[in-house]
Amino acid sequence: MNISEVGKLSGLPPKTIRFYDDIGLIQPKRDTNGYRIFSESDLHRLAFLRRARALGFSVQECRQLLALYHDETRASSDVKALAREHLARIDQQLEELGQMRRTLADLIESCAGDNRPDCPILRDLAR
Amino acid sequence: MNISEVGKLSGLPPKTIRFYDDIGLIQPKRDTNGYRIFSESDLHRLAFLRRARALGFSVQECRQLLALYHDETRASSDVKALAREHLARIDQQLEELGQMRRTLADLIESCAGDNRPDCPILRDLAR
DNA sequence: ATGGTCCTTCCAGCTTGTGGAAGGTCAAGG
DNA sequence: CCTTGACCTTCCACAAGCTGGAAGGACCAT
Repeated sequence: MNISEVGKLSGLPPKTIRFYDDIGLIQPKRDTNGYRIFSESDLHRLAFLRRARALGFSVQECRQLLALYHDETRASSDVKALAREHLARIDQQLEELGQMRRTLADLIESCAGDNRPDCPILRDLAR
Repeated sequence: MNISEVGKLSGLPPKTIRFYDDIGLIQPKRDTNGYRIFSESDLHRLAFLRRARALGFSVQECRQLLALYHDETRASSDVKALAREHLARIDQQLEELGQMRRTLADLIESCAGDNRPDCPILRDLAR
């Protein structure tokens, strides 16, 4: 398979696939003309990557997940630990974002939003 | 005031303050020796920036907020509109992050996390 | 004079791609 | 056989928002 075909099948743009190749997440073979040739296994890895990235795992974590995936002697506890760390980070982000949201919503609530210059939002920022 | 002092007072590291200078968010005067000299007004802007950034406003939005802040003829509706757009973006992020969290938590839940290699998390990613 | 702590600029890197330019390759149609 | 268009390649630059480090002055106390 060529890059655009595997792109369609994996749901990743060719640019991203080349990038994943550059950083060693995949190692497709090369044709005599220099074109990348993708096997079913490469496609599989790319689809795996797309889903892991969609869950918010970092590229480094994806690397580890792929390694675990290909390690027949893995312990599921290792995978679970990785996922738990990631979940903790997501929870922290949710926390921070939620705090921002509350503050911001309060400020918006208190602002008249009319033609006058007086604004509690700016007043708070300049506090 | 020198950069380290204004750094302490504003809560921003000197590196960040230099960066804000580079991108034109502040324009401190210069001493004959080339050192930046910060006025009360510069400090004020920096503190404003720190709080706006803490609320998640982008640097570009901070620029607009500062412009509005210094514009005596502003309408509070302009500030409110800016804040509302930002709130919408935060809500979208919360939505996406929440979806990730649910999926990830389900997967973690379903994984035994023992010595065996069998793992629903990997199975889902490889689906 | 020396040492330690400031200050300056500039360059590089982080993360995860995206956009574009320059140039080689391939397949189809005239 | 030649041209055209759609591929493919590499490389460079940019995005946000800093952060770290190196090299070189400046200032202050001893």
